[in-house]
Amino acid sequence: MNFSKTTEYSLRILGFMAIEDHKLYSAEVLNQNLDIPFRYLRKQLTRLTNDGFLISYRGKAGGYKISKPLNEITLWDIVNATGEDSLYHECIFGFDSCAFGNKCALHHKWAKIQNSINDMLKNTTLEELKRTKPERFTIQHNLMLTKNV
Amino acid sequence: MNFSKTTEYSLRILGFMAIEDHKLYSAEVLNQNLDIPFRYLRKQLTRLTNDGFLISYRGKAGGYKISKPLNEITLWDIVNATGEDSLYHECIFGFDSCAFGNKCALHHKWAKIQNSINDMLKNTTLEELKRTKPERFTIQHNLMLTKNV
DNA sequence: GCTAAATAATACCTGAAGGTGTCAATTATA
DNA sequence: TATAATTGACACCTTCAGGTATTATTTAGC
Ligand code: SF4
Ligand code: SF4
Repeated sequence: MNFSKTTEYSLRILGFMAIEDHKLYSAEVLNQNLDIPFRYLRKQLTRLTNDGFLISYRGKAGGYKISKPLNEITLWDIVNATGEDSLYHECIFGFDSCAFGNKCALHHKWAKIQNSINDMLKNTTLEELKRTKPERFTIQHNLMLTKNV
Repeated sequence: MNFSKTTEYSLRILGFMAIEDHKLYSAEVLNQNLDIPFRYLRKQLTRLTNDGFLISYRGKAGGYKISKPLNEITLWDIVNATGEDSLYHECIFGFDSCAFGNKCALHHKWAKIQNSINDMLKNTTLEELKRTKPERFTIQHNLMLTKNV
């Protein structure tokens, strides 16, 4: 009943970058601000790049930035790109296909919830997040003793 | 964004047994009707027994039956008993504590969904499922070549 | 051109959820 | 009281999402 960690990370990364979009962020800087293990963050950044959400710049002074207008990126896009496996099972019991001739009482209740989630994901863009101008993410961090690579 | 398999199994087991409650079901019969690996089913049955949803009868002609009136068992009870870890993260980004001074745009949207799920789980009992009288579960099964133990 | 700072690629490790295997304990019925 | 059918206990195996480690490639700036 949660998004996968990877999905949460993706939302977190893009959500953070959206607040000051057009800026170039290195993995190092993102790591200082978001709470994601460095190498896993790196992995997700290249995935998000391959999936078209980010443009990456290699070499010294390189980094990542958001690739398109914020109002063209919905949460739905982000969540689905993660490979979140079909988001939810149609059947609340987890049956592959319905076990009843005619739908049971839970079916429509569950479908209603699925729809409300879908709607919210499809109708929310990063632009909306930015518009509320939350005063940027603030993560408490432990001392960095090792150099990140 | 799905219930864990174990949660789905629990709903499935109790949902099935609710349709003709008071009946005594052996693990064998449940295995023939629900699509859950036999030994894992067994494990869950004893857990559901320990958690108070079922009463078990050992020995020949033994089995399980639902332990209390259907209207006293909510989906919420079942889902929570599974150990589904706190059902969902308050923050859609998966932060442990809020990363913003004042709530971001996504917060209330996500909270609204959480509430609708909670409400539906808390207000739905097995009795309601039974009342719609779905014409019992029908699972296609492969030949059983080995004896279940 | 050299070097340092960045990303890319690729392979490996780990913990926990889901699933198995074996044997012990209980009980109806013949 | 012997047997077979059932559940209980407990240890083990498997799979894969999440996380690491290492080395290669790119590029700004001296
Ligand atoms: S009607 Fe009930 S059993 Fe059938 S798919 Fe819907 S939730 Fe599952
Ligand atoms: S306001 Fe935004 S960042 Fe803060 S807890 Fe809610 S969803 Fe998370």
